[in-house]
Amino acid sequence: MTTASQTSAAQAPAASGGPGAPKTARGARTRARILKAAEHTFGTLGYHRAGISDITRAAGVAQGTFYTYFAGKEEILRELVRDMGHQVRAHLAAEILDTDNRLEAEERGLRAFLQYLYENPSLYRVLQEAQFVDEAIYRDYYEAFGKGYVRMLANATRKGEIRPGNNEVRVWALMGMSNFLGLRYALWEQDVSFDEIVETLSDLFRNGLTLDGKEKP
Amino acid sequence: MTTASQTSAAQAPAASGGPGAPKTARGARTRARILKAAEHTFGTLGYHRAGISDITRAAGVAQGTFYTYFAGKEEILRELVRDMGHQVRAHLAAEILDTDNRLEAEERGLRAFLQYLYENPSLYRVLQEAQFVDEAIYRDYYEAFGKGYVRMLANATRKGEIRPGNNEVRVWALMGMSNFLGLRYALWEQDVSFDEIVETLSDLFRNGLTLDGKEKP
DNA sequence: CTTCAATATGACTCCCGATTCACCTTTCCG
DNA sequence: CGGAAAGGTGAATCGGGAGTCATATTGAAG
Repeated sequence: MTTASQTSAAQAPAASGGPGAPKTARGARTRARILKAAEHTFGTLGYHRAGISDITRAAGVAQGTFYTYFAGKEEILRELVRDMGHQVRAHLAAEILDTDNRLEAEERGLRAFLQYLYENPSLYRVLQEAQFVDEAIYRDYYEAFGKGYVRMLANATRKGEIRPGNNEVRVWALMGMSNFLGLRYALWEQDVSFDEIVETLSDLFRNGLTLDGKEKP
Repeated sequence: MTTASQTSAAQAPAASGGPGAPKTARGARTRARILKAAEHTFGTLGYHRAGISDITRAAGVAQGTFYTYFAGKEEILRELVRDMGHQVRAHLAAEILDTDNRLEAEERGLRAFLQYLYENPSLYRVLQEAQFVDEAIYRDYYEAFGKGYVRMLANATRKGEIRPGNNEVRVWALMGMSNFLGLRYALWEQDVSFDEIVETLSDLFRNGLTLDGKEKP
């Protein structure tokens, strides 16, 4: 029999589900199916309109099965935000790996984000709606994202690629830009090419917005 | 009885309530009290957690009174978004009236927005949450806001105050910045002064982000 | 001082959906 | 094979909250 040696992990680590982490391959598969279905269902109907029954139907399991893997509706949302956040960050990090200056990284990062949002529209909805269900998880997401971003800007500052300045404030401004541009041009209407958007922002980064008052380094 | 009933109220004039606009001064006062109470209640508990009973209790009226002035919960949210949107826009417009160039207008506008959000935290929550209840009203808000903003940038371009470029894209980027900066520094934690935030953004507008690659007009 | 439309009341109804549970089915390992 | 743990089922429960309604109060016009 499965000895008690491994059951010591029963104290609900943040990363795994509440009731019981799957112990077989089948269980893991089912749990993953439910999570995927929740992503789609929340992304389409929104958190509140979506019922557990919608999720389980989409996953092709019975209602009760849901509670084998998740403590409840809020719990699966938290799990989802963690998962999705992890994915975007990994994706964007990979996209800007081989860039040799900050400007290029910003350009590629923005384009990759727009593209990712276009291909995974659920991300926006799940994340933004999570804010009103469990604010902490939302803050965690952006603080984690921001922390890495600030580090990159600090490196760029050290290398003399960008002007010295308050990088934390800059990062929140940059995240806000991406967010809104994504909502408007990747989710709502694709009436302006991503190239044009990136070019517009790139110009802002290189030259600012104003014509006069240029200051030489 | 009045002709307006349940289903036909769907296309009611945007400005007035569904069931029946108040016909006496007392009615107008009560309606206003309920609207104010809803702003506070939604702002504090959030749209979904807030019950009609929470709103009416805060307004000091009975549950049923709510339905004398509003067709339902969604309806009052819509009304609220319109009202609040109108207010912010009016407030910000007033704040940047006597500026003599775009940079100054951006600085003052950003500072005023941060201050307004700090003093009216409900605005953020009501507006952002409305997105998931009735997306159209949310889009309307930002498209109205954006339209005016684009017009101002177009004027500034004509006057040679800012670089030519895609002003619509810029506007969405700018609105996104303000939004995130407001969330982080006006609502979450006031650990950076509004002055420093404005100064950081002003520097971005004047000089861009990068050190090299400056381009003379 | 009447009268009536507008306004206000709050107990009640009614539905929806999250969660539970008693009972099957599958898998796995000695 | 046997049987026990893990996985799966779906009808039933149960609470909460939006919306209704019969009734009472207000106040202004006549």
